[in-house]
Amino acid sequence: MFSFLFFFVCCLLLLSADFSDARNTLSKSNQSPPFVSSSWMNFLMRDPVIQGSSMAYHPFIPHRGPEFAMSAMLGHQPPFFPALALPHGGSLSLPGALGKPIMDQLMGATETGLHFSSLGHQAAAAHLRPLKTLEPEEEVEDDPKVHLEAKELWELFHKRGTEMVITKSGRRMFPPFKVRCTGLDKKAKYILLMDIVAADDCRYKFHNSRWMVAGKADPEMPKRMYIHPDSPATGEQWMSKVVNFHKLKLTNNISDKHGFVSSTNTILNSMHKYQPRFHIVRANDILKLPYSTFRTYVFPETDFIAVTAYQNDKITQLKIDHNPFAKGFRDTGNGRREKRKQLALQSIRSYEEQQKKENGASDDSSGEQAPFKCFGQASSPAVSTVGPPHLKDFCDSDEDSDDESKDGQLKDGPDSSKISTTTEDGKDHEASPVKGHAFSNSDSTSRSRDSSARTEKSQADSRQSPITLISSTTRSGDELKSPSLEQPKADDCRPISKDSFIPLSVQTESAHIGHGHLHNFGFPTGLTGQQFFNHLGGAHPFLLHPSQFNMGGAFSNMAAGMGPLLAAVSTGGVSTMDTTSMASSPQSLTGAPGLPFHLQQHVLASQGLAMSPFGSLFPYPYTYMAAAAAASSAASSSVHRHPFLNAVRPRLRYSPYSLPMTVPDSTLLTTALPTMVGSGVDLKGDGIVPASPVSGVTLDSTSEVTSHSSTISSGSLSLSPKTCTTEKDAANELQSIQRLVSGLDSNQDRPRSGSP
DNA sequence: TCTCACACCTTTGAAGTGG
DNA sequence: CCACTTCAAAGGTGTGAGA
Repeated sequence: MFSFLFFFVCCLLLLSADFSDARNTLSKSNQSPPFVSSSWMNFLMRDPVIQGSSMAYHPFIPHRGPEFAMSAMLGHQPPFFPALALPHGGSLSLPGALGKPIMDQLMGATETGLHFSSLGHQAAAAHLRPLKTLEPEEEVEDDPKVHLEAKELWELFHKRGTEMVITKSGRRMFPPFKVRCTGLDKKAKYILLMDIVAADDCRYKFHNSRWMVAGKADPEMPKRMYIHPDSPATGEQWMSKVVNFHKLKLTNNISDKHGFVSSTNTILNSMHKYQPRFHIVRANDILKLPYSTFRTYVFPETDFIAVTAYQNDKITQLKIDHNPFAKGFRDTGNGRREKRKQLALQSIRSYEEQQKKENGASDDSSGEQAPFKCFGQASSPAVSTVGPPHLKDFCDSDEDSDDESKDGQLKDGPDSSKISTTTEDGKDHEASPVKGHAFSNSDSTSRSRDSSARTEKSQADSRQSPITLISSTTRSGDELKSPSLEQPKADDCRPISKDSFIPLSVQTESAHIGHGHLHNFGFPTGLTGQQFFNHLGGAHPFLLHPSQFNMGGAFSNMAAGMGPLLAAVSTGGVSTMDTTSMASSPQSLTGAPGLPFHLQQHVLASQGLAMSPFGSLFPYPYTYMAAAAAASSAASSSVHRHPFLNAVRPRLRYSPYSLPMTVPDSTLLTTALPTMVGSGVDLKGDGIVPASPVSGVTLDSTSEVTSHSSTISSGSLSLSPKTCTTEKDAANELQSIQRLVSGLDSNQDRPRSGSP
């Protein structure tokens, strides 16, 4: 009890400061705090204990929360709360759960009033369901498809080395992350987000013109979801334009002068590999994010290695050639680069002339052409004027659809043709893709259509169809098997990348699962972002985002309980460099052999599959398992040792927020997990599907697509928030979950098969 | 490997101008 | 009023020196 009090005192002290800072952030960004705060207050005030804390009145917790206090207290590296970058600036950090292990250590189980029983923080969080119930909305089935814009540029980028510069003040992504959405319900509102997660747990170095693994990854930086400023908007609006995330910045600076990161900044570790992810959430209010189903899309070609300074000249040149802001460095033009080159040319010429004089009559052409051979590729006016439509088109600096007209401007720019590819490979690939693609801005729609068509040819639109997705996912994975890491010249590695790069739609599609006999695999560091939101979706405002939890070994057990939280532990030894080996790794997805580590993870997580922190799949959100796991797991690094890890765990459901319920009426948790069941044929009866990969298929997109409230009534397991009202229900639910969790070790399938 | 100042560039929005 | 132009400030770039 004492520890409990001590803990909260510390929390209060720290939070009081953090909140003020958060407010500042919000005010600076003109974000209206009440907009979000009221909702989260509901969350927080739901419980008397929480209500009593400052948290209830300060929903906007910057980047550090109670965990920080706790870890600081215990002398550990501060973990961070997940944070949401709100539209138009500002940030919303969602206090994560303290985690059962921590709670167990510092707090009494249920005596906290938070019901942090052995069920762990998930249950407790579920208990903190919002007061405000969500009205089920009439929804039209949607089938979101996402097409990556500037695909060619991305692929080229990927081939050349995948370096992305990050700076202390924040650097924009280049190539810009832009997508075009289709298949949305025109009238429904959607929130589009993106985040960047660690692709593996390795640190890299650029050696001998290659990216090589240089060791284990540094502790994960606090991550945040970046909500597109236009969110929420109707499907029609989203589909009418290119969704551009150019405002997102990458930084390696944890805090600014005020101690907090800009709301648009995503913190990355230099020399680490990352994978951007795109999320579509059907919700008409940001407040409903926590209850909504996330559809996550991953474009393998968009992964990159964060650097503070370019290591690979190819990338530098690529960016100079295609980024309007770097125009001054282009070989053709009036920029410095040109001047430098001209100087160089002059010197060369003078040298040539000197040589001529010395050697007497030498061939005339040498004097003129030699320099160009060395420097000139791009600086040659001839080259520049003849170039094909420039990839620059892809990097219109701003508003996508809005400023698509600007693309033309860029395209027509004097240097538009300057594909001063400094490398042969660049020449070949830089121009051709564009040529073939050469779409006008006004034709953006058809552009994506064409692209889609192309893709469909080979993949039957798998990238966009949740059902066919599986194959696409696997395929992509296969292609990714050979990452560019050690092969700067990745052309060979991704021979069919252009057509095969399909967004990995990670919807709650059972197909994925069914396809991938997901068993044991290391949990990735960063790919848990989806999980993060799963928590949210589960209305578990106090769940920690895995990637934000960096603790020392002393907290090993805690870490284990926190699951994917530990970056160092997460991968379970999966080598990211050698994806091939990954495939064969015991931890890899057997069902998705070629799928890269991070993608495998991603697929699972985004699909709503519960991935345990220990690398196995669970029928319910991993957070549940985390609690149980924590109890049984002693070492943080024991991901492999964990019983769940080695056990082939059948997948039960695919909704991120679905919960295995032995008690049909359980409400509390299901409240938080509105989506689940949707289709629930399988779920209805048992509450959980017996996990066969195949059976999982039945769950499919339906449940997922229906997202939050729509499915509420469809399954006995998933109840409408409205129905969750009584404490008794909550208690029952908790108990059922507890029973479930406690029985997992002995009978993992029980939850699914064991239906009341 | 990182940070910083720098020059160069684009973008943005306010102010001015003319119809 | 509206559309257009001009202009300055803000901000996005890579570079290179220095730590």
